[in-house]
Amino acid sequence: MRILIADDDPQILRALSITLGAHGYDVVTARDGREAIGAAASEHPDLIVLDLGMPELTGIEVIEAVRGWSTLPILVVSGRHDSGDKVDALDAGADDYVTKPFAVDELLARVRALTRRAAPTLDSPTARLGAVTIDLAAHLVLRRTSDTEEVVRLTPTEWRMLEVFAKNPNRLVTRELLLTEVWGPQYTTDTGYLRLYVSQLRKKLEPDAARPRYLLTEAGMGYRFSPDE
Amino acid sequence: MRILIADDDPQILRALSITLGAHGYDVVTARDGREAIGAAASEHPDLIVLDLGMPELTGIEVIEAVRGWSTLPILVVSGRHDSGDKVDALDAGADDYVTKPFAVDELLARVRALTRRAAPTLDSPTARLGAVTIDLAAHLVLRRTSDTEEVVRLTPTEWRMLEVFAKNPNRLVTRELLLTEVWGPQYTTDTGYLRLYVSQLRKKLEPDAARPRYLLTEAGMGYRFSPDE
DNA sequence: GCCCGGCGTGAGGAATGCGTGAGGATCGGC
DNA sequence: GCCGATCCTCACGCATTCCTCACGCCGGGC
Repeated sequence: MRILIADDDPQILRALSITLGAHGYDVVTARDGREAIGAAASEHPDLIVLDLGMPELTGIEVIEAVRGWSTLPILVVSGRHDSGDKVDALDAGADDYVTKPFAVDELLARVRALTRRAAPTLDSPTARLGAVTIDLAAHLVLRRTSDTEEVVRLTPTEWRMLEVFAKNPNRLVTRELLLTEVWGPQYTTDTGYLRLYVSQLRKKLEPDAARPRYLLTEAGMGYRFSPDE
Repeated sequence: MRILIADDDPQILRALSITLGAHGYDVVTARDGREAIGAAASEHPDLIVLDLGMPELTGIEVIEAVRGWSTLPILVVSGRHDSGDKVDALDAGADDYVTKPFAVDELLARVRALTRRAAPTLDSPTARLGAVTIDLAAHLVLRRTSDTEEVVRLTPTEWRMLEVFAKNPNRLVTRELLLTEVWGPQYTTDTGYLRLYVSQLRKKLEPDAARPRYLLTEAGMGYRFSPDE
């Protein structure tokens, strides 16, 4: 998830970059309006945090320029509290408007709300595993075989488990996390369930269940889910 | 464009209704949390303006209940300025959060921004299922038999159910979504209704009701509607 | 090479969920 | 108040899912 931060105040720019970066976002920055438009086009961000009071171009002009070719979410940050300014920015195409000074956790929550809302508009967030495609939102798993695409059916327990993996790609997923998320916090020692259901997931998702490529065992600790790219 | 306003203060409720009504919106109101959830399900609003401090249910509970089956935009209006409250509401699924007192023109601009963002909800006019054609807009289902086309008669409940399926092709349609859309949010555990009406829909739509091809069961979760292409 | 703990997988029974017929309750039109 | 259509309740047989148990495999320590 990549965020473009556009602000002419280097101090705010730095603070926001560090905060958003610490929360797992990939951060790109711009110092004036022209740079912001360029970065919005070339860096393919998933969201823009835009300061209104920048040199070169007004914030409204930046919004209108970006809206000329893109629908990506724009969160405006501004020192101006006047409701007229807010109306202008929102009607120009901004999705949200936060006034300075703002609480960082509120800004983060608004970023989450915007990315959540905008996500289905772009592409449904799918994970690819070779011939298998996972669409979490649609609860759909497809498997390409030679020339046809067939639906892979998962049981409720298999789904809950796959969801935990899909939300933690490329990271170690501990046995404890899996057990509490799928079976409940009182089952944290029943590792036999994990062996059973991981085995079934592999049969349905892996090209060769005996030699797993995407759902890997980390002996003694848990599992790691590594989708393509 | 229909808006549901949920607030326990009759004065605010009245003022908002008049303001939004004057700007061309169709307004529906609710005075407490339970009423809000019911109206969200039965009135099919395009947006909810939700006061957090209502009796019966907390605002967060209302948000979570609605998010259980719907993605319609929720704009929270609240007297609480604390950033923790904002984070909780946004993370529960709200799209925006405005603190009282607010400028009416700002609220209107935020309503426009949210409806603009949520707008791309185009539903497909027709679906094909082998010999059966479903025309949602015309409220018509046709079945080709050898040489003639006959109209398939559906009861109101069957039709409401088919609409939910037709609007979510190839996706898992949860039991909860079906029950709230067809019977109301207080019936979310009556899965017996689903079994009965799915059975009747299959008799009318499937070539062989005993071996369904288009209306598939996902045991423990819901159903999946897969029309041809 | 042998033991041993952790892991993978098959089989089968228990528990849960699903499909469907029949019949009674309810509602609206006349 | 009658009648048909629709909706709901109930019951039973079948299908799916979940869990238990058993056994075989693999790699590390000795």
